[in-house]
Amino acid sequence: MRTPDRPTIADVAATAGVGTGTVSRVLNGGVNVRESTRLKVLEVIKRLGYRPSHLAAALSRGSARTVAILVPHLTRPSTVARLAGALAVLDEQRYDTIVCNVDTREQRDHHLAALTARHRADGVIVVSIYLDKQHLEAFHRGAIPLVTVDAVAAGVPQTIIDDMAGGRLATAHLLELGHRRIGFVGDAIPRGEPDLGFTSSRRRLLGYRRELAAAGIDPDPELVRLGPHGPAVAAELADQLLRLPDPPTAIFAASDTQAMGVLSAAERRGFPVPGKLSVVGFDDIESAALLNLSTVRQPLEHSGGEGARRLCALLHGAKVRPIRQQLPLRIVRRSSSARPGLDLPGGGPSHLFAADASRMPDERGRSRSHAFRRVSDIRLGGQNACRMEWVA
Amino acid sequence: MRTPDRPTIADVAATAGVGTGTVSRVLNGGVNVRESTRLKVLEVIKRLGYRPSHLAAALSRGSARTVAILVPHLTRPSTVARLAGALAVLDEQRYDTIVCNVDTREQRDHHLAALTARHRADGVIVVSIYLDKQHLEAFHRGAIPLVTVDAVAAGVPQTIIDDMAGGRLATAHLLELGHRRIGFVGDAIPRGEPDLGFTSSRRRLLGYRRELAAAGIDPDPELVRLGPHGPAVAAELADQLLRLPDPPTAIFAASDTQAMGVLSAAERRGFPVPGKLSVVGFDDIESAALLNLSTVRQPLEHSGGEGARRLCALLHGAKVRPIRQQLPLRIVRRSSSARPGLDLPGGGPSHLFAADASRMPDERGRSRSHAFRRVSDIRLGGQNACRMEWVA
DNA sequence: GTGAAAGCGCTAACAC
DNA sequence: GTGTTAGCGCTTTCAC
Repeated sequence: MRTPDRPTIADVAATAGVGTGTVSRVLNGGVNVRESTRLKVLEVIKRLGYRPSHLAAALSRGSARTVAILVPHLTRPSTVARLAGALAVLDEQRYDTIVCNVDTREQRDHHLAALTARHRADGVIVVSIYLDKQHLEAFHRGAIPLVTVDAVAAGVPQTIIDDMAGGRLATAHLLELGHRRIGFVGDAIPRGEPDLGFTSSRRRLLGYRRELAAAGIDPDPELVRLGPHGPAVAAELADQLLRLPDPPTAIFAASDTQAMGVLSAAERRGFPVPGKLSVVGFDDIESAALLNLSTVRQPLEHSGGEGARRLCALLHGAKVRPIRQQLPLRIVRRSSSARPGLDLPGGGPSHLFAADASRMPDERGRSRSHAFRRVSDIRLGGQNACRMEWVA
Repeated sequence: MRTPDRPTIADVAATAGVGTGTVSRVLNGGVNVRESTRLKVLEVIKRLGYRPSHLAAALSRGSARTVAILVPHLTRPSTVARLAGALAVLDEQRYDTIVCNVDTREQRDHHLAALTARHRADGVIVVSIYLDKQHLEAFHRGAIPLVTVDAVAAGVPQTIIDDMAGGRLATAHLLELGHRRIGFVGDAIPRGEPDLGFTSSRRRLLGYRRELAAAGIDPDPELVRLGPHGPAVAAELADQLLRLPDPPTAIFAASDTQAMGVLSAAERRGFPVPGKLSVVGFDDIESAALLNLSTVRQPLEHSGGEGARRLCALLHGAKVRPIRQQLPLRIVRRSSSARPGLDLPGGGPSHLFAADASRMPDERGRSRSHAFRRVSDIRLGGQNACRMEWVA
């Protein structure tokens, strides 16, 4: 056994000359306790530096109010937006959240096994990760409350978008502008390095094809380029497209991150955007607004929040309806897409960063309109600075 | 009491016809258990769908192997990089991590109170948040293992950078290029909305001033503009600078995010970068490489990892040295900064995205050089696509 | 090797 | 109002 170090509730009770039940009552709400007793107990707690054990309380109470959230590639802007949305809700609902970041299949399986084999969390949120039969079966057997976000899973409450429709949306937007040769840059699983089961890029590609077909355009396999996710790879893929004898006049990228790579390639190859090349992304991450990237917006933060909310409902014993919650998509038209053949002599100014910055979203998607006023020349670090007051 | 629902170790023991101790041994390592017994117990566990309670085990064992990490503004790229770094280490050390995101002082104090008032986590990592005497005292009283990352705190193991030196580095870089009128865009606390105690922008400003002074340049208060963190505000502040009768030829932004706002403003005002305006940021987030932003690189992910490592050491009962761990800084020269007066007739191509994309970092800062090879025209979604194989 | 039993630190009935 | 006590579900001696 360990050395008895930290004071326990019994120590407090003894010192205060009361029973442990009373101390417990003081700790939780303090109802049915005489004020003088309460004060005395509180005083002893402070004096002894007593800190109740969450572990013991949770065990005794029968619930830890802890959930786990499994996210892939934490550093991706879309992932972190979803995570933030979930955390906000869970925080408000007073749940602690264990975050499991996953970059490989091994990590995924490791965390999934840990979460299902033992009772670690009251419930689990799985984000953008494909769960196979085995995984689902494990959750089912353990009767572990589970929801997914951005991932379909049979019988599991899920918050998703229609990626196929999104692909059509983006493509339709470009078709509408008059483009006929439209390229696609998206994800492919690197050889021998199977991914986490992301399927969104593939479904967006499907939408792209459907929409082209609907417009009576013959699909040109040359115009579809797939590679591992990331801006650098996307740039290379786009570069391949731009080097084609008959390059596309527009490129639809499966994510904003990849669209940024496409923009990069366009700049390098001397394809002014949108003059000579239109670009459309997907997600509407914060940088998209900054770069004036036309894109298909999906409610990222909201999706995380909804997943969390639905898990909470599940934990309350409520039925969650509908099982498959589909969030809306919409095209956001910015200046990276325009009619083809707009190429101005001299190239014209790049569209990048060209919009009214005062309408860009700042922290957490809140869009602000700004007004600044010089308040004073304040002293900062021993010297003067011009301090601007921000007025909402 | 609750209804006895989930099977317990006692159920398993009874069903298997063994004692609970044996089941426990099977669960943990399985030493000193006859193979036949082990197998039988395992079989019963599976049959009953028994899942050991982490809570009970942790309580009995005396440790939950759980740490908490407090981060501000989770969605900021620099924050998420630090978090990812910490999670990677904690994961490897087999700690579960409770993530607390904090956007306001109230949230900060709420989480800090929760973490110190009760024994929830074995240790705490505080990232980029200023802890005042009260906070520190609470940790001290509770003898709660604590480390900070990107935040100074008396007597607490901390992993930091020298922001002042970083400010000098950026400024020196611009001075070296020949700039004399250098603007600064950084953070100021919005009125009546005190922040989380970020101090880095202020210290970078200090470095900027020191370096200017060392170069014998009179500080011009007009050239220093402060406002709430974010690209939109930074764009507005930069715009104010560019509208000055005698605008700066270079701007140092206190973060890459703000530098992106500065780039945006430059584009709008028709200040080609770096022809008419040089821009230097701070952090070297992923987008910085993509945008060819010159910047002061700090090891973000590594800082989180180091914080985690040091907390683990603390939890092992080891002494952590040095208390103040300072990580290196270096200037990264990209094409957003150049000699002043390089403005080409016609504006010239924007520097943005102009670099060799194949040297951009992809996932998690790994820098890759690329080689693609067309592998095959594979079938995807019922149609052909050109699949590229990526060769390292 | 294995079972019995004593905790781990708390909550919640229950009696007074 | 308050003290007592029986668990919560596990780990870990300690005999056998």
